[in-house]
Amino acid sequence: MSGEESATWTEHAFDSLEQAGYRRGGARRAVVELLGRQSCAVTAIDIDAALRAGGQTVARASVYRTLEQLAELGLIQRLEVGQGTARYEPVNPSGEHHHHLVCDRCGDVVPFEDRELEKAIARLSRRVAFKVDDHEVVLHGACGACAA
Amino acid sequence: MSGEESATWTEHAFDSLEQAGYRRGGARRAVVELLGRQSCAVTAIDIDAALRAGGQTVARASVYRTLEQLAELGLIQRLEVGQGTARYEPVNPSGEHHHHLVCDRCGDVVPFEDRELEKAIARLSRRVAFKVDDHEVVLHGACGACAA
DNA sequence: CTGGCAGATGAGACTGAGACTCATTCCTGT
DNA sequence: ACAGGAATGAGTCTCAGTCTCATCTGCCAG
Repeated sequence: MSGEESATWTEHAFDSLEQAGYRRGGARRAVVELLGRQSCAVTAIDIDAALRAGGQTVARASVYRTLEQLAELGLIQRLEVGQGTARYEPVNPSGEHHHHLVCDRCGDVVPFEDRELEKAIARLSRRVAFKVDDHEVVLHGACGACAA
Repeated sequence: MSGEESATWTEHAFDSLEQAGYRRGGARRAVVELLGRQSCAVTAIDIDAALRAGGQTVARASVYRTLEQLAELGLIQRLEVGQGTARYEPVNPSGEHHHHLVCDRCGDVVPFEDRELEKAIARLSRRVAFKVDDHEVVLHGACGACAA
């Protein structure tokens, strides 16, 4: 199931890029395909390293350029969880999304979902003097292993 | 009223530092006093610049060291709002705290409070397999001026 | 099919936040 | 007042992320 979803996101991303007028090129394709295989947030460095490990060398500039374009089209979300480096993750076209628990000791990042939280944020977003189009929630603490 | 609260935080911070075994020194005092005068999140660079502008030159290393110690004691919260640089703000001893709206166009950062959101997070924190001791919510979008 | 151009890419230099080092200075308890 | 250790400053170093520019390539016109 999750494999199917990833494939869908990848195709959806290629479609959106094409509609936005972008040409096809090896570097962007490699980055998009790699992102499609991720289930949670990865850093630009992770992407660069993974591609390199897989034998495809993509210039860092191309990785960042692609991430910027994908974020612009709303295909990925950029987030910072307090470790100094930005992370990116595919945005599910269905609208379903999650947030993150971060272990401040080992640096582990774990996703979670909560409907009640989403509702509270949605209601709040309507009330403020801001046109809110995205949000990010990060819970800091100690993961099971580190807290023990 | 808010002036009183700031003074309280500053004193509280000095007390906590002393109890934690830290000695008194000019650099740390300058940083704590400056933080006590802030109402919302500032960057380490802001602090350095403000102190420099005020005639007190404090080495960047001292600024970062102090921020780290204060964060360790729970006197300030470190947060990242998606601009690549960390921000810090005093934690009100009363427990009252706020989150942030960030304008992705002009970079403006505005605080907000919401009891319902806090409750949702508190409930959620009890349910997850993590010892949650802090949280951060960032709403991204366009501020009134930029959205117009 | 082919030439040419606009967009895509790669390699490397550059920037800036933040971490690290270590010699010097300054508290603090005795 | 003094010794020992913590605090500080100045500078260096690292590394994520940005920028530049020369080269390459997908894509369309002819």
